[in-house]
Amino acid sequence: MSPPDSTGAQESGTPSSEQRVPLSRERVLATAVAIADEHGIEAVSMRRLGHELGVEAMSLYNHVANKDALLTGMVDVVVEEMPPPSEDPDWRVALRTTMLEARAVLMRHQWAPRVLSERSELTHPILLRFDAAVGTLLRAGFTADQTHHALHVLGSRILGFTQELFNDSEAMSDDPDVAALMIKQMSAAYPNLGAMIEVAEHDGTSVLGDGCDDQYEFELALDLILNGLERLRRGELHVPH
Amino acid sequence: MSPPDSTGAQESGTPSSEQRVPLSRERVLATAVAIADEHGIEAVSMRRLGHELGVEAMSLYNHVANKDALLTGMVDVVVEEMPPPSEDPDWRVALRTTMLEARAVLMRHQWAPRVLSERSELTHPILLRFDAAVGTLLRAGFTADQTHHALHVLGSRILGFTQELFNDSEAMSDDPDVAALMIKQMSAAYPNLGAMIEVAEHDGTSVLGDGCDDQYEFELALDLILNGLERLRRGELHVPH
DNA sequence: GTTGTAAGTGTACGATGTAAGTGTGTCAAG
DNA sequence: CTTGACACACTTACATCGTACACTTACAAC
Repeated sequence: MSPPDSTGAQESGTPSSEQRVPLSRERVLATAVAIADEHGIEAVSMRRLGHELGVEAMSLYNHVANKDALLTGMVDVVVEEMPPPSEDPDWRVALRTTMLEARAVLMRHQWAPRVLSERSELTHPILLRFDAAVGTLLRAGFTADQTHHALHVLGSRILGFTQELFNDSEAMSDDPDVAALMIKQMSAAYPNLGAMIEVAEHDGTSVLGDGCDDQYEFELALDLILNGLERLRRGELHVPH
Repeated sequence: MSPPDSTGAQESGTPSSEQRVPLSRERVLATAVAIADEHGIEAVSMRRLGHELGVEAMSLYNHVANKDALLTGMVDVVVEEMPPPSEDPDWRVALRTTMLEARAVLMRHQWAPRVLSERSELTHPILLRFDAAVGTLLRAGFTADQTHHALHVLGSRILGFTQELFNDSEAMSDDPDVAALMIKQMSAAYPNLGAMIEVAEHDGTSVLGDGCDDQYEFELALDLILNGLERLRRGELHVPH
């Protein structure tokens, strides 16, 4: 029989049949990721995470060293969701698909890029992905030096994201009149930005609001860089000055 | 005469001649920047900032709305330290020097990139710099669309930084024997990374430790991208698939 | 049984941002 | 000079956070 007391609250129903799932590092991390996905990374506090697991906050410390370890663990969970790196013989295709697949995963965890970029922890799953990219480049004929440079140019794209300095521009109104006024004001203060936006709005390729197809921008930038790297490999890269 | 009481502690000497400099938004921001420069951004708390100014924490709220506003204000201080954007007739030279000058300023405030990338606030000084870059591109013959793409490709480089996913690798030991062992272990777990590092270490172009010339990497990546954009402008950009 | 260990609980502390209310100095209007 | 208003600094207080520390409990090995 189940003991009458001390069986704490569970996070959701079926209190009798489900005996009380023991805590584990995996369950802690998975729940933390779920909270972050649903309510944002700032909602992930030890107390709340414990509550969600039907457990006191301090119990979590039996499974993660501290909050920092929790966060890097969460990132690892995300990185390990990514499909294994492509082994396409064409190095550009291989890197391209790998990064786009990584990106697709990151899109499901919008807190992840921020957390990832705040701590450069270089955990095992992350190093595995870097190793794969390096292998692809070396096999393609890049020298060790060029490969190193390539890593710098690709940057965080290797893990599927770019830090957008102007991403969530929800500033744009839905009302077209209000939007037009905003563009007017923008043009007054920043004539060049205004010019760019006006043309884009006119063409339907909106730059503000929900416009600005991030996926396309990511791919275009990626291709531009991959092409540049190919020219670097061939020794064709000429720089001004 | 100076009143005997209620003249609180000053942050440093000359208590009689210096009457008590009144607080101001500028002084608050400047002191906050100084603390961050010296002790890191996490040392900037309202209490500590107040203490540094010889004032209680709550007094700061008469000059900044809240901590978030303080941080964006600090970023603006840094951005306004940057020299005005270059107006070189060659668009590549113009963008290149502007970004390198921006980078030089950011190097003096290593907390700034992180803070900048955490909040995409688009304040006035930031928009000014974007406007200048857009102007350079439009004048060079880029279409509005291409200019928009260029902004995405350049990303945070426009403000002088790239988020390094593997920047402060202080992991490398000074002891060459220990370093060699580390590389051995690295090679075992990550053969491709190991191969790249071994060659680089052998050539003297260290990738770990204090090696990895960030300035050179920044410039190379910048030039690669600028060249790619030039090809985009000329319609020469071919992408695989 | 005893005992050792792993894991959950409870309490408590220091740090943080900041809401709300209380002086107090300066200065213009009377 | 008095008076009132206002800007600005001070004080107190609170909620929330991570987590140190001491404790209880459950269970397996002997």
